[in-house]
Amino acid sequence: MTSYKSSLLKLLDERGYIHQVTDADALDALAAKEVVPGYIGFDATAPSLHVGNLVSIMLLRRLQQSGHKPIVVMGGGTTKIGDPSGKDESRKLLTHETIEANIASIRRCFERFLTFGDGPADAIMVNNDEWLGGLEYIPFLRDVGRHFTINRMLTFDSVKLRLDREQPMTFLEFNYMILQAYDFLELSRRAQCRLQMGGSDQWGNIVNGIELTRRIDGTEVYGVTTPLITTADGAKMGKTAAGAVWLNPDMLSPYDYWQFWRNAADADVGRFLKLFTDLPLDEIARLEKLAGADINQAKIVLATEATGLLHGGEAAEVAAETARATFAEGRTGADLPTINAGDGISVLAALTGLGFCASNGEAKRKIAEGAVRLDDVTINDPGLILKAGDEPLKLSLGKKRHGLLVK
RNA sequence: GGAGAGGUGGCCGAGUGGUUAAAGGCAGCAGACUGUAAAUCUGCCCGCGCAAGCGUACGCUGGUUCGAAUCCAGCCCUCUCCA
Repeated sequence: MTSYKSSLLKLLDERGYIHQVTDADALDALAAKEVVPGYIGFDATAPSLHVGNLVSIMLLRRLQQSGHKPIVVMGGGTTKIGDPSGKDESRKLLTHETIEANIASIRRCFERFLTFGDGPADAIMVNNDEWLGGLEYIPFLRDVGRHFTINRMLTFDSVKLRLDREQPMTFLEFNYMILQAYDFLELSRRAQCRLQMGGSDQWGNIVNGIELTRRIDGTEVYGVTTPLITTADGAKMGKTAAGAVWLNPDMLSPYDYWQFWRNAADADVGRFLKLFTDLPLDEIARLEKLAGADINQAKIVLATEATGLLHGGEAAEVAAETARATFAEGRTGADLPTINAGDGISVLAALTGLGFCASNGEAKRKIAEGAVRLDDVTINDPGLILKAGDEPLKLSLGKKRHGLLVK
């Protein structure tokens, strides 16, 4: 079962991306024979993707690494509806302008991971609003709607869970899966796309697309889903002190991104190295064996490699060096967040300004708890005014968060 | 259209006139212990203010009352059953 012939499925399998495959043998044979264009859809609900999307991005990267063609589908059209999967409540509807702005902002991120162009295995990006936006209701219902039975739609998790929990689901959202399925049909026509990938929560949508494409065009297309990536303690991956782990550097600095990976749990290191770095498997096997405190070495490699993929090797090195200086030597590094102290700034303003605390009240509580240090000396006066000298002052909250006050 | 149930802080969920900024749990933050890990124990956990205090908050709008998340009226939304 795990003896795939194609480099694509071999690669995906040995690095832990595969949860389910629709017709593994046929897809394996196809991928061994020719270039397979494959797509993954991305939501445009925010101006940046986050680590939760990273498995999908890496999946497209692997696709390209094994010689196939990645298609990034931005959900400009489907985002107008909102994916009901995993949600108890409907999303707010976004305007067309917001969605377009989000897509523009997300686009850059992919260029780090994929090579775009016109070649056979070059990545392309499309927006499903291109075809969904112009659909006409009656023709669409006649051509596509008749292939869906309500009976079946009600059995899909995305619908069933919502109904079971007695949460409302509007007709608008109910249609999401149909449009999602239609995407696959459209892409198979436009780009000879034969494969859709996605998270395990997309299984139902993917299968719908496969069936629709077969029924209408008689084309065989395939689907692969990834396991839901959770941290070792069972939480959905992607939260830090600062909130969501965004991929855009203006929403989360490379240094904080590096820290996110550095703080991975021991048990996650091997899996994350396989999924989120390009390191060869034998190297990963070696790192994974490190035990006790030595596993920290593996975490540093993970952080630097993963940061390098997203922000470039140079930014990753700076982040790594800053971390080394700050944590290993108790000094400071260039990449720490900074705040301008001007003629003097209150500790509270500095803590909130650096993003360490959400409010002055929280900053005060942290000071009262003895969690705030200035150049490694605990401070306990919330009214303190800080003035930076020629040397920046180091302001720390807890063990992990450090910032610099500059003049 | 009719009848019931319901809408509480990031989430879940108590609370049916005052001592309720609102129990408890989860998530989060910090302290101790460590290895920037996990587990565990402890503290914190709406905003502003040095503080006394003030301002907001229990679907919305009004009302009753010295006093409302709690009572009343209207409205909005959801669920269930019936038509």
